[in-house]
Amino acid sequence: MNANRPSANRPVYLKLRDQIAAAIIDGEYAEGAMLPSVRALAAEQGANPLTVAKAYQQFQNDGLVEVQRGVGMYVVRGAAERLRAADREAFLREEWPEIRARMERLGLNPADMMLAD
Amino acid sequence: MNANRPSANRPVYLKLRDQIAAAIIDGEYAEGAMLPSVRALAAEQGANPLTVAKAYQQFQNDGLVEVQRGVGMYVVRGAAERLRAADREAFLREEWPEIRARMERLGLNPADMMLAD
DNA sequence: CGAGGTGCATCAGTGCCATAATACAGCCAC
DNA sequence: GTGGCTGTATTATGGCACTGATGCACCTCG
Repeated sequence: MNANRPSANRPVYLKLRDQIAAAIIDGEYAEGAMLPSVRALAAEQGANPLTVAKAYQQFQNDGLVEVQRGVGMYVVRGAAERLRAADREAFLREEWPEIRARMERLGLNPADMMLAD
Repeated sequence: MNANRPSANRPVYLKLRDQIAAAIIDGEYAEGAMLPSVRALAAEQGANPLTVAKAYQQFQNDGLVEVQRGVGMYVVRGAAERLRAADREAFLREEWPEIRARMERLGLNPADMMLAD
């Protein structure tokens, strides 16, 4: 039955990207600290170094990490808060409307569910 | 910036499937009524008849629609409620935990947001 | 300088998705 | 029966995203 799983079968590089973003927001990858090397993270996650690099890519484009070629990638100051703010804005604008519509269709109430567990 | 859009770039046949499921749940495709033919819906949606057929496929497997070969496909009795129940269960089990975790990470509160707009 | 770590570019392979063109099988109204 | 509508099967093709392997450029440290 069923099948509505937008989050399932997600490309690896996107999963990694989300995971890294979460780690930055949570301070697990502290500001100023060096991110795991592409090879290291690849080995740890059982992925390809290129896939990890692809996951890192966008953080570079957005200026959230600083690349020191031949050395490593470092989390810039303010990255966590900037990332959280951007993600929150994007979530509210692009995901939440659909999620809320879907819940209403299914007869669910977000307010109740926060209290549920 | 950003990129967390699991729902973006979704295969057409899955979009159609979701759209059809929503129509059934909402009663837009009433129980006992005939679904649009694969060719008709394909033309309307600007898709390929095969792609539409692929979208219809799972509803047949799940016994939510009855196929009368040479005639058309009909929504079976109780399909809406069964579909809603299955989707709800799947949503709560597979999607909601991630969504809630994500919202908490972003500092959002579902309960507040239902009242917001 | 040399070894070992970094990120990065290039090429190739793979699989899923979507489309297309037919053709077939079943049902109905006329 | 005929024409026109249904769903379905077959085959082929193109595109695209993801993944993989290799090699290169760069930096640090001893």
